[in-house]
Amino acid sequence: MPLSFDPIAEARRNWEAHGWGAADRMSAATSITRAHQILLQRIDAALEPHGLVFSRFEALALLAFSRTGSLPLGKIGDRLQVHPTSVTNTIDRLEADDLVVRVPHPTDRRTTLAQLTAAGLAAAAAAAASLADIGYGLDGMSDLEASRTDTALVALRQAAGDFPAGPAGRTTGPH
Amino acid sequence: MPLSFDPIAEARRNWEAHGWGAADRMSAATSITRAHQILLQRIDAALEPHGLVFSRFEALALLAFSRTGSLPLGKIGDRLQVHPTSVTNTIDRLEADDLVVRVPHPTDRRTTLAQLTAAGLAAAAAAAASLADIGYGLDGMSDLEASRTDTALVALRQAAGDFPAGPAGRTTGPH
DNA sequence: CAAGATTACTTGGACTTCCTACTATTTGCC
DNA sequence: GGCAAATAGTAGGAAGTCCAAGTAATCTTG
Repeated sequence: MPLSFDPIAEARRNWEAHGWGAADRMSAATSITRAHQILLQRIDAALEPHGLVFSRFEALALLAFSRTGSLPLGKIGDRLQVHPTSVTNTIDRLEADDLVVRVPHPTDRRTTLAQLTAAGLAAAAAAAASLADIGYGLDGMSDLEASRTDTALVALRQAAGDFPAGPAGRTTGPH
Repeated sequence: MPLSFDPIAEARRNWEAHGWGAADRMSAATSITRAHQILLQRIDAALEPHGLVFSRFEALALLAFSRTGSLPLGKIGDRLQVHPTSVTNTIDRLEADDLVVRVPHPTDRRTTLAQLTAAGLAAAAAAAASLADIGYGLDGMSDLEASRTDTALVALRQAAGDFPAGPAGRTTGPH
């Protein structure tokens, strides 16, 4: 049974009425949490026919963009900003589906590379098309709203230490 | 080891270079996902001294705002937009910490009420103060950015069916 | 060049969330 | 009244995430 009112707006009213403070920020934080939940649900539904979930798709995409179709597991974790154990889990599943294979690093025997297979590359491209079809789950938001949100969140991510505060728009990627 | 560049901006470049489409929306969706992760980490860290996590705090807050300090479990799930089994789990933990107690509904024997205890009310208020202190994890964002994000996400939540498309700003809460 | 620190990855466990299925109760309708 | 359908909550199980700890390899430094 869906609600007949916006629960977050209602929470904000209560916050103010009880003098709990920072009601606007509470509202924004809660909205982001809920938005994430909606997005994940929509995205995973779109990826389900491909046998993927978002985290596995992200790993495949990263590999597809790399020069050799392979990356050390640690680098995948850095880029995706997830814990090393999550990478192990993600690659385990992709490997079980023959979308990647683990291969030893040629010179550093500590390091394991995840190497994209032909099936993995095909799955990544097909899944990306499905995600583009659903607008990455952002249905309901205009292009302007999406872009404003994106821009506003750059400040948050930067403050969290995701990347240094280089001159705007001039941060260079990996060479 | 932090990255020296914005991984999402880098992903967008790759998306465009590979013709994968909807790069702007991919960027926005990924930013929201990452923002959620940052927020949850900061918020849970602030709640840790209170023995709470965000989901448990949300349930306490809801009870604190209710007239009687008690609500049916199902209503809590509706408001927080989480699965009934998650509510069971959340209330289990709160009850184990003596922050709420389960009491039978006076007239409907199917229904169980979660009733806030004195300790639960105190914990909710103290935790809310801690969260206000850290600006609900939004450090790095200006008030304007936070409010813009909030506004933009209303459209997404509404399109997802969280609440009906009433006249803007005039949706009424529970009476 | 050897001992200690660092780095890379994995294992095991805790926690949260959801899904499916189940019991108990209430409601709707012939 | 009485039976089917809907509603409320819980149990069991799968998946994902993280943390702590452990193994193996490499780097650093005296």
